[in-house]
Amino acid sequence: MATGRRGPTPEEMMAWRGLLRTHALVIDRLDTELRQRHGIPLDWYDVLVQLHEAGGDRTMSELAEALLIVSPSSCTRLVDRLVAAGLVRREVDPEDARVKHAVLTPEGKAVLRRAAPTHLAGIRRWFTGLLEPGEAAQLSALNARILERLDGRVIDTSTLDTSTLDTRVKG
Amino acid sequence: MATGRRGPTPEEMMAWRGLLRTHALVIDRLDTELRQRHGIPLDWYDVLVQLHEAGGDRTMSELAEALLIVSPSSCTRLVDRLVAAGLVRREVDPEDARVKHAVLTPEGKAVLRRAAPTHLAGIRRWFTGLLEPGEAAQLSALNARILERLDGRVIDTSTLDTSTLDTRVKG
DNA sequence: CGAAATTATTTCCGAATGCAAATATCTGTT
DNA sequence: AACAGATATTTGCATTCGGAAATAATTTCG
Repeated sequence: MATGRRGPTPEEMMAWRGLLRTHALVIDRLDTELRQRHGIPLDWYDVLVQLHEAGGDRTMSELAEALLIVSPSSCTRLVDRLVAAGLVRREVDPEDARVKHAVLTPEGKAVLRRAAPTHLAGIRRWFTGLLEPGEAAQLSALNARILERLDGRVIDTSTLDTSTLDTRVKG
Repeated sequence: MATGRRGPTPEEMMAWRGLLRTHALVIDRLDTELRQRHGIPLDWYDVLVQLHEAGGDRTMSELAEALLIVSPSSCTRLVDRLVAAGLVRREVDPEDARVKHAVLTPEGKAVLRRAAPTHLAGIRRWFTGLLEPGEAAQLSALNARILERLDGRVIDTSTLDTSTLDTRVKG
């Protein structure tokens, strides 16, 4: 039986590697820029933005979800650092004391207000500004299609073709 | 004086956020799959591929560059783990003893051979396969344009507009 | 030639990660 | 009301990370 072509074509491979490289380079530029000019890493900026977009207040769960942070513990400790720096404060939810909120402080708002122009200009300078007019919309559409279709799918261990399984590499 | 529009348009912003989200989700899927089915993380796979593509042998510097790993120390330790697992061995360059090579072992080759179908199918399943025919090429072209133009540019601290500079946030 | 500068890699150290266990709180059942 | 789950978050631990100093080997130049 012919197993059929499963691997990506060269164009697909290039699309994948391009995504990896673009992501790595742009993230690095944006992070460096924020650190140099405002003394905060991109992580922190993301927290400030997410809180700001939610009116300055989010639960830890909401925040972790919005930040693409997989593990809750990373989120806890990331917020710890912002709290230590005075940019965020914690509050216990009045309805449900299990829930903790991260709340923007005035300092946090001020830092965000100052850093935002740098970051937004950076996105243009290092990313979308390098495209021709209209191409950003194209790119956005392509990503949107992927994300939409990706959401449904889950890794299905039951479908595992055992013939491709092999001994796990022992640490 | 009008400072002019510097921030990204909504489409540009969506393109950026789309890239972030796509990257995060796809990487996570691919990594999980490789771990589950072959007991190796995506990091390791990348090393194996890069060595394979260079005929099984690369210097540490070349490898770090190819892997998009910024810090040399990470590369050293990543290779340490592969060596410990028997997938790679180190060799001193005969011409210049400062230079160390990472070389694929037969085990390394075998693991790569077994894991590759999983990974390549994964790229299709979770990324390019979610696009319509021809769109992967489009995406690839867009990324290529960005990368090409990004390469020249460097963060220029001299151009720093000091009016936007402010007190760094003290840790 | 031999000291000084340069290059490739590794080691040290403090910070950040994810997972699993611990903690605290809430909900439903009786 | 009390107890057996659920749920939200934090902590403990072992691993991984980046940057700076250390190490090792080569090149440059007086």
